[in-house]
Amino acid sequence: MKEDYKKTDDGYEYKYPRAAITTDCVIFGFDGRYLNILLVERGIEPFKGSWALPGGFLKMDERVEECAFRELKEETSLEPEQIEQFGVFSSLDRDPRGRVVTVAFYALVKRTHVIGGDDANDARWFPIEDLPPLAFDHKEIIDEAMLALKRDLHHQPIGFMLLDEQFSMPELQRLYEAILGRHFDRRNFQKKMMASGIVTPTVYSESTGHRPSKLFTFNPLEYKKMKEENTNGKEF
Amino acid sequence: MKEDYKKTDDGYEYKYPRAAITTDCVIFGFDGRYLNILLVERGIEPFKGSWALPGGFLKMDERVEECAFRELKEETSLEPEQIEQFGVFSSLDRDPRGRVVTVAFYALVKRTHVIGGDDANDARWFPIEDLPPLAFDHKEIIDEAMLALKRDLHHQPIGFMLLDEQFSMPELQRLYEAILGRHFDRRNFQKKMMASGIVTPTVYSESTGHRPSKLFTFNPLEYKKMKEENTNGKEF
DNA sequence: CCTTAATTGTGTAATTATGACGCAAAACTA
DNA sequence: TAGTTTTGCGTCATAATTACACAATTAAGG
Repeated sequence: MKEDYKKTDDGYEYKYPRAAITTDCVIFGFDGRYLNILLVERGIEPFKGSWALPGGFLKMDERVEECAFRELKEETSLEPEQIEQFGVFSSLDRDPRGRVVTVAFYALVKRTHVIGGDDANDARWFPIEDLPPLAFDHKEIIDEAMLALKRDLHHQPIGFMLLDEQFSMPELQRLYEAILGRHFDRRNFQKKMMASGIVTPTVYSESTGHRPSKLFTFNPLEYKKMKEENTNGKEF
Repeated sequence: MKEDYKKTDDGYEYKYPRAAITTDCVIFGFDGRYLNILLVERGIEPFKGSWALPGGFLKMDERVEECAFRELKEETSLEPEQIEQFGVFSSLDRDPRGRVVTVAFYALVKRTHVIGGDDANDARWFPIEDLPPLAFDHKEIIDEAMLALKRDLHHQPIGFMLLDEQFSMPELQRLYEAILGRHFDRRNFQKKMMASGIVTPTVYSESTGHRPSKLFTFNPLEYKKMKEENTNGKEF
Protein backbone atom coordinates (compact mmCIF):
# COMPACT_ATOMS: atom_id res chain seq x y z
CA MET A 1 0.00 0.00 0.00
CA LYS A 2 1.30 3.45 -0.90
CA GLU A 3 1.86 5.63 2.15
CA ASP A 4 -0.70 8.39 2.27
CA TYR A 5 0.83 10.27 5.20
CA LYS A 6 4.12 11.70 6.33
CA LYS A 7 5.40 10.80 9.77
CA THR A 8 6.64 13.86 11.63
CA ASP A 9 8.10 14.36 15.07
CA ASP A 10 4.73 15.30 16.47
CA GLY A 11 2.48 12.91 14.64
CA TYR A 12 1.04 12.20 11.21
CA GLU A 13 0.64 14.70 8.45
CA TYR A 14 -1.93 14.58 5.65
CA LYS A 15 -2.43 16.82 2.65
CA TYR A 16 -6.12 17.44 3.44
CA PRO A 17 -7.78 17.66 6.82
CA ARG A 18 -9.32 14.44 8.09
CA ALA A 19 -12.08 13.64 10.52
CA ALA A 20 -11.38 11.06 13.20
CA ILE A 21 -13.38 7.82 13.16
CA THR A 22 -14.83 6.20 16.25
CA THR A 23 -17.21 3.34 16.90
CA ASP A 24 -19.95 3.27 19.54
CA CYS A 25 -21.91 0.27 20.78
CA VAL A 26 -25.46 0.14 22.05
CA ILE A 27 -25.57 -2.99 24.20
CA PHE A 28 -29.04 -4.32 24.92
CA GLY A 29 -29.81 -6.57 27.85
CA PHE A 30 -33.07 -7.91 29.24
CA ASP A 31 -33.82 -8.29 32.94
CA GLY A 32 -36.99 -10.31 32.49
CA ARG A 33 -39.21 -7.26 32.36
CA TYR A 34 -37.45 -4.26 30.84
CA LEU A 35 -34.98 -3.72 28.08
CA ASN A 36 -31.70 -2.35 29.43
CA ILE A 37 -28.71 -0.58 27.94
CA LEU A 38 -25.15 -0.82 29.16
CA LEU A 39 -23.43 2.51 29.73
CA VAL A 40 -19.95 3.43 30.93
CA GLU A 41 -18.98 6.39 33.04
CA ARG A 42 -16.45 8.55 31.25
CA GLY A 43 -13.14 8.84 33.11
CA ILE A 44 -11.71 11.64 31.01
CA GLU A 45 -12.78 14.89 29.43
CA PRO A 46 -14.85 15.76 27.55
CA PHE A 47 -18.02 14.80 29.44
CA LYS A 48 -15.95 13.39 32.31
CA GLY A 49 -18.31 11.76 34.80
CA SER A 50 -21.16 11.54 32.29
CA TRP A 51 -22.58 8.25 31.10
CA ALA A 52 -21.80 7.26 27.55
CA LEU A 53 -21.87 4.37 25.11
CA PRO A 54 -18.79 2.18 25.13
CA GLY A 55 -16.63 2.97 22.12
CA GLY A 56 -13.47 4.61 20.91
CA PHE A 57 -11.14 5.51 18.09
CA LEU A 58 -10.47 3.35 15.08
CA LYS A 59 -6.94 2.00 14.78
CA MET A 60 -5.20 1.71 11.45
CA ASP A 61 -4.95 -2.06 11.48
CA GLU A 62 -8.57 -2.92 12.15
CA ARG A 63 -11.96 -2.71 10.47
CA VAL A 64 -14.77 -0.82 12.16
CA GLU A 65 -16.35 -4.07 13.36
CA GLU A 66 -13.09 -5.10 14.99
CA CYS A 67 -12.78 -1.69 16.58
CA ALA A 68 -16.25 -1.98 18.08
CA PHE A 69 -15.46 -5.43 19.47
CA ARG A 70 -12.13 -4.33 20.88
CA GLU A 71 -13.44 -1.20 22.56
CA LEU A 72 -16.36 -3.11 23.97
CA LYS A 73 -14.11 -5.72 25.48
CA GLU A 74 -11.73 -3.12 26.88
CA GLU A 75 -14.42 -1.06 28.53
CA THR A 76 -16.95 -3.68 29.59
CA SER A 77 -15.18 -7.05 29.18
CA LEU A 78 -18.11 -8.16 27.05
CA GLU A 79 -17.64 -10.26 23.93
CA PRO A 80 -21.01 -10.58 22.20
CA GLU A 81 -21.52 -13.23 19.54
CA GLN A 82 -22.59 -10.68 17.00
CA ILE A 83 -22.79 -6.96 16.43
CA GLU A 84 -24.94 -5.13 13.95
CA GLN A 85 -24.00 -1.87 12.27
CA PHE A 86 -26.97 0.47 12.00
CA GLY A 87 -25.81 4.01 11.33
CA VAL A 88 -23.17 6.66 10.94
CA PHE A 89 -23.34 9.90 12.89
CA SER A 90 -21.40 12.84 11.54
CA SER A 91 -22.85 16.15 12.76
CA LEU A 92 -20.19 18.82 12.71
CA ASP A 93 -20.38 19.66 16.39
CA ARG A 94 -21.12 16.28 17.91
CA ASP A 95 -17.72 16.08 19.62
CA PRO A 96 -16.06 19.08 21.29
CA ARG A 97 -12.61 17.65 20.56
CA GLY A 98 -13.00 18.24 16.85
CA ARG A 99 -14.41 16.53 13.83
CA VAL A 100 -15.34 12.99 14.81
CA VAL A 101 -17.49 10.65 12.75
CA THR A 102 -18.83 7.62 14.58
CA VAL A 103 -20.03 4.30 13.27
CA ALA A 104 -22.75 2.89 15.52
CA PHE A 105 -23.40 -0.77 16.31
CA TYR A 106 -25.81 -2.60 18.50
CA ALA A 107 -25.38 -5.95 20.21
CA LEU A 108 -27.48 -8.23 22.39
CA VAL A 109 -26.12 -9.95 25.47
CA LYS A 110 -27.51 -12.05 28.28
CA ARG A 111 -27.86 -10.04 31.45
CA THR A 112 -26.34 -12.93 33.46
CA HIS A 113 -23.00 -12.11 31.87
CA VAL A 114 -22.57 -8.97 33.91
CA ILE A 115 -19.67 -6.63 33.76
CA GLY A 116 -16.45 -6.16 35.58
CA GLY A 117 -15.48 -2.66 34.46
CA ASP A 118 -12.05 -3.50 33.09
CA ASP A 119 -11.09 0.10 32.71
CA ALA A 120 -11.08 2.67 35.47
CA ASN A 121 -14.61 3.69 34.51
CA ASP A 122 -17.72 2.21 35.99
CA ALA A 123 -20.16 0.29 33.80
CA ARG A 124 -23.86 -0.09 34.56
CA TRP A 125 -27.15 -1.26 33.11
CA PHE A 126 -29.94 1.30 32.74
CA PRO A 127 -33.54 0.56 31.80
CA ILE A 128 -34.25 2.00 28.39
CA GLU A 129 -37.10 4.06 29.78
CA ASP A 130 -34.96 5.68 32.44
CA LEU A 131 -31.60 6.68 31.00
CA PRO A 132 -29.33 9.23 32.67
CA PRO A 133 -28.13 12.32 30.77
CA LEU A 134 -25.75 11.12 28.10
CA ALA A 135 -22.51 12.42 26.60
CA PHE A 136 -22.20 13.58 23.00
CA ASP A 137 -25.17 12.69 20.78
CA HIS A 138 -25.45 9.27 22.37
CA LYS A 139 -29.13 9.66 23.18
CA GLU A 140 -29.84 10.11 19.50
CA ILE A 141 -27.72 7.06 18.69
CA ILE A 142 -29.69 4.97 21.19
CA ASP A 143 -32.96 6.10 19.67
CA GLU A 144 -31.77 4.96 16.26
CA ALA A 145 -30.58 1.67 17.73
CA MET A 146 -34.05 1.04 19.12
CA LEU A 147 -35.57 1.58 15.69
CA ALA A 148 -33.03 -0.77 14.12
CA LEU A 149 -33.69 -3.40 16.76
CA LYS A 150 -37.46 -3.20 16.27
CA ARG A 151 -36.96 -3.51 12.54
CA ASP A 152 -34.61 -6.49 12.82
CA LEU A 153 -36.52 -8.42 15.47
CA HIS A 154 -38.85 -9.91 12.88
CA HIS A 155 -36.17 -10.95 10.45
CA GLN A 156 -33.38 -12.15 12.67
CA PRO A 157 -33.55 -14.54 15.61
CA ILE A 158 -31.94 -11.99 17.88
CA GLY A 159 -34.39 -12.36 20.72
CA PHE A 160 -32.66 -15.49 21.87
CA MET A 161 -29.33 -13.82 22.43
CA LEU A 162 -31.00 -11.91 25.24
CA LEU A 163 -32.40 -14.93 27.08
CA ASP A 164 -30.90 -17.89 28.87
CA GLU A 165 -30.52 -21.25 27.18
CA GLN A 166 -33.92 -22.23 28.54
CA PHE A 167 -36.79 -19.82 28.86
CA SER A 168 -40.51 -19.86 29.42
CA MET A 169 -42.99 -18.63 26.87
CA PRO A 170 -44.09 -15.73 29.10
CA GLU A 171 -40.46 -14.63 29.36
CA LEU A 172 -40.05 -14.67 25.62
CA GLN A 173 -43.29 -12.76 25.22
CA ARG A 174 -42.26 -10.09 27.72
CA LEU A 175 -39.07 -9.63 25.74
CA TYR A 176 -40.94 -9.12 22.50
CA GLU A 177 -43.31 -6.72 24.20
CA ALA A 178 -40.44 -4.76 25.74
CA ILE A 179 -38.74 -4.37 22.37
CA LEU A 180 -41.77 -3.64 20.26
CA GLY A 181 -43.62 -1.64 22.89
CA ARG A 182 -46.95 -3.35 22.41
CA HIS A 183 -49.00 -6.13 23.93
CA PHE A 184 -49.63 -9.59 22.51
CA ASP A 185 -52.24 -12.14 23.33
CA ARG A 186 -50.56 -14.97 25.29
CA ARG A 187 -52.21 -17.74 23.33
CA ASN A 188 -51.68 -16.29 19.89
CA PHE A 189 -48.10 -15.40 20.69
CA GLN A 190 -47.25 -18.95 21.70
CA LYS A 191 -49.07 -20.36 18.69
CA LYS A 192 -47.06 -18.17 16.33
CA MET A 193 -43.75 -18.97 17.97
CA MET A 194 -44.42 -22.69 17.85
CA ALA A 195 -45.60 -22.50 14.24
CA SER A 196 -42.44 -20.68 13.18
CA GLY A 197 -40.39 -23.61 14.39
CA ILE A 198 -37.71 -21.61 16.17
CA VAL A 199 -38.63 -22.84 19.65
CA THR A 200 -38.87 -26.41 20.94
CA PRO A 201 -40.43 -27.36 24.28
CA THR A 202 -38.10 -29.13 26.72
CA VAL A 203 -40.83 -30.58 28.91
CA TYR A 204 -38.96 -29.58 32.07
CA SER A 205 -40.64 -27.22 34.46
CA GLU A 206 -39.51 -25.12 37.35
CA SER A 207 -41.06 -24.33 40.68
CA THR A 208 -42.35 -20.82 41.28
CA GLY A 209 -45.08 -19.03 43.14
CA HIS A 210 -47.76 -20.16 40.75
CA ARG A 211 -48.39 -22.72 38.07
CA PRO A 212 -44.97 -23.68 36.65
CA SER A 213 -44.30 -22.82 33.05
CA LYS A 214 -42.98 -25.12 30.40
CA LEU A 215 -39.46 -24.30 29.31
CA PHE A 216 -38.30 -23.90 25.74
CA THR A 217 -35.03 -23.71 23.88
CA PHE A 218 -34.53 -22.19 20.49
CA ASN A 219 -33.94 -24.47 17.58
CA PRO A 220 -30.42 -23.92 16.22
CA LEU A 221 -31.30 -25.37 12.83
CA GLU A 222 -34.12 -22.94 12.25
CA TYR A 223 -31.98 -20.21 13.71
CA LYS A 224 -29.33 -20.80 11.07
CA LYS A 225 -31.84 -21.11 8.26
CA MET A 226 -33.37 -17.76 9.16
CA LYS A 227 -30.02 -16.04 9.34
CA GLU A 228 -29.39 -17.05 5.77
CA GLU A 229 -32.85 -16.20 4.51
CA ASN A 230 -33.18 -12.93 6.34
CA THR A 231 -34.10 -11.11 3.16
CA ASN A 232 -36.92 -13.43 2.23
CA GLY A 233 -39.39 -11.35 4.13
CA LYS A 234 -40.60 -14.22 6.30
CA GLU A 235 -41.66 -12.76 9.60
CA PHE A 236 -41.57 -14.43 12.97
CA MET B 1 -14.60 23.74 18.85
CA LYS B 2 -11.10 23.02 20.04
CA GLU B 3 -8.66 22.53 17.17
CA ASP B 4 -7.60 18.94 16.96
CA TYR B 5 -4.92 19.43 14.30
CA LYS B 6 -1.91 21.56 13.56
CA LYS B 7 -1.69 23.32 10.21
CA THR B 8 1.73 22.87 8.67
CA ASP B 9 3.24 24.06 5.41
CA ASP B 10 2.47 20.76 3.76
CA GLY B 11 -0.90 19.95 5.23
CA TYR B 12 -2.59 18.94 8.44
CA GLU B 13 -0.92 17.15 11.30
CA TYR B 14 -2.59 14.87 13.83
CA LYS B 15 -1.23 13.12 16.89
CA TYR B 16 -2.52 9.70 15.77
CA PRO B 17 -2.89 8.34 12.25
CA ARG B 18 -6.30 8.76 10.67
CA ALA B 19 -8.18 6.96 7.95
CA ALA B 20 -9.75 9.04 5.21
CA ILE B 21 -13.54 9.02 4.89
CA THR B 22 -15.39 8.80 1.61
CA THR B 23 -18.99 8.28 0.58
CA ASP B 24 -20.22 6.14 -2.30
CA CYS B 25 -23.66 6.08 -3.87
CA VAL B 26 -25.47 3.20 -5.48
CA ILE B 27 -28.01 4.86 -7.76
CA PHE B 28 -30.86 2.65 -8.88
CA GLY B 29 -32.92 3.35 -11.97
CA PHE B 30 -35.61 1.35 -13.74
CA ASP B 31 -35.98 1.15 -17.52
CA GLY B 32 -39.38 -0.51 -17.47
CA ARG B 33 -37.93 -3.99 -17.43
CA TYR B 34 -34.59 -4.16 -15.62
CA LEU B 35 -33.10 -2.53 -12.62
CA ASN B 36 -30.13 -0.36 -13.54
CA ILE B 37 -27.22 1.17 -11.69
CA LEU B 38 -25.48 4.39 -12.55
CA LEU B 39 -21.70 4.16 -12.79
CA VAL B 40 -19.02 6.72 -13.62
CA GLU B 41 -15.80 6.15 -15.47
CA ARG B 42 -12.82 7.07 -13.33
CA GLY B 43 -10.71 9.86 -14.83
CA ILE B 44 -7.75 9.48 -12.49
CA GLU B 45 -5.69 6.78 -10.85
CA PRO B 46 -6.20 4.45 -9.15
CA PHE B 47 -8.47 2.40 -11.38
CA LYS B 48 -8.34 5.06 -14.10
CA GLY B 49 -10.69 4.02 -16.87
CA SER B 50 -12.59 1.59 -14.69
CA TRP B 51 -16.22 1.99 -13.81
CA ALA B 52 -17.01 2.96 -10.23
CA LEU B 53 -19.73 4.24 -7.97
CA PRO B 54 -20.04 8.01 -7.80
CA GLY B 55 -18.53 9.27 -4.57
CA GLY B 56 -15.62 11.04 -2.98
CA PHE B 57 -13.92 12.40 0.07
CA LEU B 58 -15.70 13.92 3.05
CA LYS B 59 -15.07 17.61 3.59
CA MET B 60 -14.72 19.08 7.05
CA ASP B 61 -17.83 21.25 6.83
CA GLU B 62 -20.35 18.63 5.79
CA ARG B 63 -22.05 15.55 7.16
CA VAL B 64 -21.74 12.27 5.32
CA GLU B 65 -25.21 12.66 3.82
CA GLU B 66 -24.27 16.08 2.46
CA CYS B 67 -21.04 14.65 1.09
CA ALA B 68 -22.93 11.93 -0.75
CA PHE B 69 -25.35 14.48 -2.23
CA ARG B 70 -22.56 16.82 -3.26
CA GLU B 71 -20.41 14.18 -4.91
CA LEU B 72 -23.40 12.75 -6.67
CA LYS B 73 -24.35 16.12 -8.08
CA GLU B 74 -20.79 16.90 -9.13
CA GLU B 75 -20.26 13.62 -10.91
CA THR B 76 -23.68 12.88 -12.34
CA SER B 77 -25.69 16.10 -11.92
CA LEU B 78 -28.35 14.07 -10.15
CA GLU B 79 -30.19 15.37 -7.10
CA PRO B 80 -32.34 12.57 -5.70
CA GLU B 81 -35.10 13.35 -3.21
CA GLN B 82 -33.70 10.97 -0.68
CA ILE B 83 -30.67 8.84 0.02
CA GLU B 84 -30.45 5.90 2.38
CA GLN B 85 -27.35 4.91 4.30
CA PHE B 86 -26.90 1.16 4.39
CA GLY B 87 -23.35 0.27 5.34
CA VAL B 88 -19.76 1.14 6.11
CA PHE B 89 -16.88 -0.57 4.33
CA SER B 90 -13.52 -0.52 6.02
CA SER B 91 -11.32 -3.38 4.84
CA LEU B 92 -7.68 -2.49 5.28
CA ASP B 93 -6.72 -2.89 1.64
CA ARG B 94 -9.83 -1.69 -0.11
CA ASP B 95 -8.11 1.41 -1.51
CA PRO B 96 -4.54 1.35 -2.86
CA ARG B 97 -4.06 4.99 -1.88
CA GLY B 98 -4.09 4.12 1.80
CA ARG B 99 -6.58 3.65 4.59
CA VAL B 100 -9.99 4.77 3.34
CA VAL B 101 -13.28 4.03 5.07
CA THR B 102 -16.38 4.56 2.96
CA VAL B 103 -19.96 5.18 3.97
CA ALA B 104 -22.34 3.73 1.41
CA PHE B 105 -25.72 5.10 0.37
CA TYR B 106 -28.32 4.12 -2.12
CA ALA B 107 -30.81 6.32 -3.91
CA LEU B 108 -33.64 5.84 -6.38
CA VAL B 109 -34.14 8.09 -9.38
CA LYS B 110 -36.40 8.15 -12.39
CA ARG B 111 -34.61 7.03 -15.52
CA THR B 112 -36.10 9.96 -17.44
CA HIS B 113 -33.82 12.27 -15.48
CA VAL B 114 -30.75 11.12 -17.37
CA ILE B 115 -27.28 12.34 -16.87
CA GLY B 116 -25.00 14.91 -18.36
CA GLY B 117 -21.63 13.86 -16.96
CA ASP B 118 -20.72 17.15 -15.32
CA ASP B 119 -17.17 16.11 -14.65
CA ALA B 120 -14.73 14.93 -17.29
CA ASN B 121 -15.72 11.35 -16.63
CA ASP B 122 -18.45 9.55 -18.46
CA ALA B 123 -21.54 8.35 -16.60
CA ARG B 124 -23.71 5.44 -17.76
CA TRP B 125 -26.52 3.17 -16.69
CA PHE B 126 -25.81 -0.54 -16.49
CA PRO B 127 -28.37 -3.28 -15.97
CA ILE B 128 -27.81 -4.86 -12.58
CA GLU B 129 -27.39 -8.28 -14.15
CA ASP B 130 -24.66 -7.12 -16.50
CA LEU B 131 -22.22 -4.86 -14.69
CA PRO B 132 -18.71 -4.16 -15.98
CA PRO B 133 -15.64 -4.86 -13.82
CA LEU B 134 -15.68 -2.37 -10.99
CA ALA B 135 -13.06 -0.37 -9.13
CA PHE B 136 -12.22 -0.91 -5.45
CA ASP B 137 -14.72 -3.11 -3.57
CA HIS B 138 -17.63 -1.49 -5.36
CA LYS B 139 -19.10 -4.78 -6.50
CA GLU B 140 -19.44 -5.83 -2.89
CA ILE B 141 -21.02 -2.50 -2.03
CA ILE B 142 -23.57 -2.94 -4.81
CA ASP B 143 -24.43 -6.42 -3.56
CA GLU B 144 -25.10 -5.01 -0.11
CA ALA B 145 -27.17 -2.22 -1.62
CA MET B 146 -29.36 -4.76 -3.38
CA LEU B 147 -29.99 -6.55 -0.10
CA ALA B 148 -30.85 -3.27 1.61
CA LEU B 149 -33.19 -2.30 -1.22
CA LYS B 150 -34.98 -5.65 -1.09
CA ARG B 151 -35.35 -5.31 2.66
CA ASP B 152 -36.65 -1.74 2.49
CA LEU B 153 -39.04 -2.23 -0.42
CA HIS B 154 -41.72 -3.64 1.88
CA HIS B 155 -41.48 -0.96 4.51
CA GLN B 156 -40.89 2.18 2.54
CA PRO B 157 -42.73 3.46 -0.50
CA ILE B 158 -39.54 3.69 -2.48
CA GLY B 159 -40.86 1.98 -5.56
CA PHE B 160 -42.56 5.13 -6.64
CA MET B 161 -39.38 7.15 -6.81
CA LEU B 162 -38.36 4.93 -9.71
CA LEU B 163 -41.51 5.42 -11.75
CA ASP B 164 -43.17 8.35 -13.46
CA GLU B 165 -45.96 10.27 -11.82
CA GLN B 166 -48.44 7.99 -13.56
CA PHE B 167 -47.82 4.33 -14.09
CA SER B 168 -49.71 1.22 -15.06
CA MET B 169 -50.10 -1.73 -12.74
CA PRO B 170 -48.00 -3.99 -14.99
CA GLU B 171 -45.19 -1.43 -14.85
CA LEU B 172 -45.30 -1.36 -11.08
CA GLN B 173 -45.33 -5.13 -10.98
CA ARG B 174 -42.32 -5.44 -13.28
CA LEU B 175 -40.47 -3.08 -10.96
CA TYR B 176 -41.25 -5.19 -7.90
CA GLU B 177 -40.26 -8.32 -9.76
CA ALA B 178 -36.98 -6.78 -10.90
CA ILE B 179 -36.08 -5.74 -7.37
CA LEU B 180 -37.17 -8.87 -5.55
CA GLY B 181 -36.16 -11.27 -8.28
CA ARG B 182 -39.36 -13.28 -8.24
CA HIS B 183 -42.61 -13.51 -10.07
CA PHE B 184 -46.03 -12.37 -8.86
CA ASP B 185 -49.47 -13.23 -10.05
CA ARG B 186 -50.88 -10.19 -11.89
CA ARG B 187 -54.25 -10.32 -10.23
CA ASN B 188 -53.03 -10.91 -6.71
CA PHE B 189 -50.39 -8.21 -7.09
CA GLN B 190 -52.94 -5.62 -8.09
CA LYS B 191 -55.30 -6.71 -5.35
CA LYS B 192 -52.62 -6.28 -2.71
CA MET B 193 -51.49 -2.90 -4.00
CA MET B 194 -55.03 -1.60 -4.08
CA ALA B 195 -55.78 -2.96 -0.63
CA SER B 196 -52.71 -1.26 0.83
CA GLY B 197 -54.09 2.10 -0.23
CA ILE B 198 -50.87 3.49 -1.64
CA VAL B 199 -52.08 3.60 -5.23
CA THR B 200 -55.14 5.37 -6.64
CA PRO B 201 -56.48 4.77 -10.11
CA THR B 202 -56.65 7.85 -12.34
CA VAL B 203 -59.13 6.40 -14.82
CA TYR B 204 -57.11 7.75 -17.75
CA SER B 205 -55.74 5.31 -20.23
CA GLU B 206 -53.16 5.47 -22.94
CA SER B 207 -52.98 4.02 -26.38
CA THR B 208 -50.54 1.18 -26.99
CA GLY B 209 -50.26 -1.96 -29.06
CA HIS B 210 -52.84 -3.87 -27.03
CA ARG B 211 -55.53 -3.37 -24.49
CA PRO B 212 -54.75 -0.04 -22.77
CA SER B 213 -53.92 -0.20 -19.09
CA LYS B 214 -55.42 1.91 -16.41
CA LEU B 215 -52.99 4.41 -14.94
CA PHE B 216 -52.34 4.92 -11.25
CA THR B 217 -50.65 7.46 -9.07
CA PHE B 218 -49.35 6.85 -5.62
CA ASN B 219 -51.28 8.31 -2.76
CA PRO B 220 -49.18 10.99 -1.04
CA LEU B 221 -51.14 10.71 2.20
CA GLU B 222 -50.53 6.99 2.58
CA TYR B 223 -46.97 7.55 1.44
CA LYS B 224 -46.39 9.95 4.31
CA LYS B 225 -48.16 7.75 6.84
CA MET B 226 -45.96 4.80 5.93
CA LYS B 227 -42.79 6.78 6.15
CA GLU B 228 -43.68 7.59 9.73
CA GLU B 229 -44.84 4.11 10.64
CA ASN B 230 -42.08 2.24 8.89
CA THR B 231 -41.24 0.33 12.03
CA ASN B 232 -44.74 -0.99 12.58
CA GLY B 233 -44.04 -4.04 10.52
CA LYS B 234 -46.91 -3.44 8.10
CA GLU B 235 -45.86 -4.82 4.78
CA PHE B 236 -46.95 -3.68 1.38
C1' DC C 1 -57.59 -29.01 54.82
C1' DC C 2 -60.04 -25.81 52.06
C1' DT C 3 -60.26 -21.29 49.75
C1' DT C 4 -58.23 -17.53 47.29
C1' DA C 5 -54.91 -15.27 44.28
C1' DA C 6 -51.77 -15.39 40.70
C1' DT C 7 -50.30 -17.27 36.71
C1' DT C 8 -49.95 -20.68 33.12
C1' DG C 9 -51.68 -24.34 29.67
C1' DT C 10 -54.83 -25.45 26.09
C1' DG C 11 -58.81 -25.08 22.45
C1' DT C 12 -62.26 -23.10 19.20
C1' DA C 13 -64.61 -19.99 16.14
C1' DA C 14 -64.76 -15.74 13.20
C1' DT C 15 -62.30 -12.85 10.36
C1' DT C 16 -58.77 -11.61 7.18
C1' DA C 17 -55.04 -12.34 4.01
C1' DT C 18 -52.91 -15.14 0.53
C1' DG C 19 -52.36 -17.95 -3.51
C1' DA C 20 -54.14 -20.42 -7.54
C1' DC C 21 -56.81 -19.99 -11.37
C1' DG C 22 -60.53 -18.66 -15.68
C1' DC C 23 -62.68 -15.85 -18.72
C1' DA C 24 -64.02 -11.74 -21.14
C1' DA C 25 -62.58 -7.13 -23.17
C1' DA C 26 -59.61 -3.78 -25.78
C1' DA C 27 -56.29 -2.68 -29.10
C1' DC C 28 -53.28 -4.08 -33.03
C1' DT C 29 -52.16 -7.15 -37.08
C1' DA C 30 -53.11 -9.83 -40.93
C1' DT D 1 -63.26 -10.78 -39.29
C1' DA D 2 -60.16 -13.90 -36.87
C1' DG D 3 -55.97 -14.26 -34.25
C1' DT D 4 -52.61 -12.39 -30.91
C1' DT D 5 -51.27 -9.94 -27.05
C1' DT D 6 -52.13 -7.91 -22.90
C1' DT D 7 -55.18 -6.13 -19.56
C1' DG D 8 -59.38 -5.96 -16.29
C1' DC D 9 -62.09 -8.28 -13.07
C1' DG D 10 -63.82 -12.12 -10.43
C1' DT D 11 -64.15 -16.68 -7.59
C1' DC D 12 -62.69 -20.29 -4.57
C1' DA D 13 -59.74 -22.94 -1.36
C1' DT D 14 -56.36 -22.59 1.99
C1' DA D 15 -53.51 -20.37 5.40
C1' DA D 16 -52.73 -16.82 8.85
C1' DT D 17 -54.45 -13.73 12.28
C1' DT D 18 -57.32 -12.23 15.91
C1' DA D 19 -60.60 -12.53 19.65
C1' DC D 20 -62.05 -14.93 23.35
C1' DA D 21 -63.05 -18.78 27.82
C1' DC D 22 -62.06 -22.16 30.96
C1' DA D 23 -59.35 -25.54 33.50
C1' DA D 24 -54.83 -26.63 35.96
C1' DT D 25 -50.90 -25.77 39.23
C1' DT D 26 -48.51 -23.61 42.88
C1' DA D 27 -48.16 -20.69 47.30
C1' DA D 28 -50.41 -18.27 51.10
C1' DG D 29 -53.94 -17.64 54.64
C1' DG D 30 -57.55 -18.98 57.56
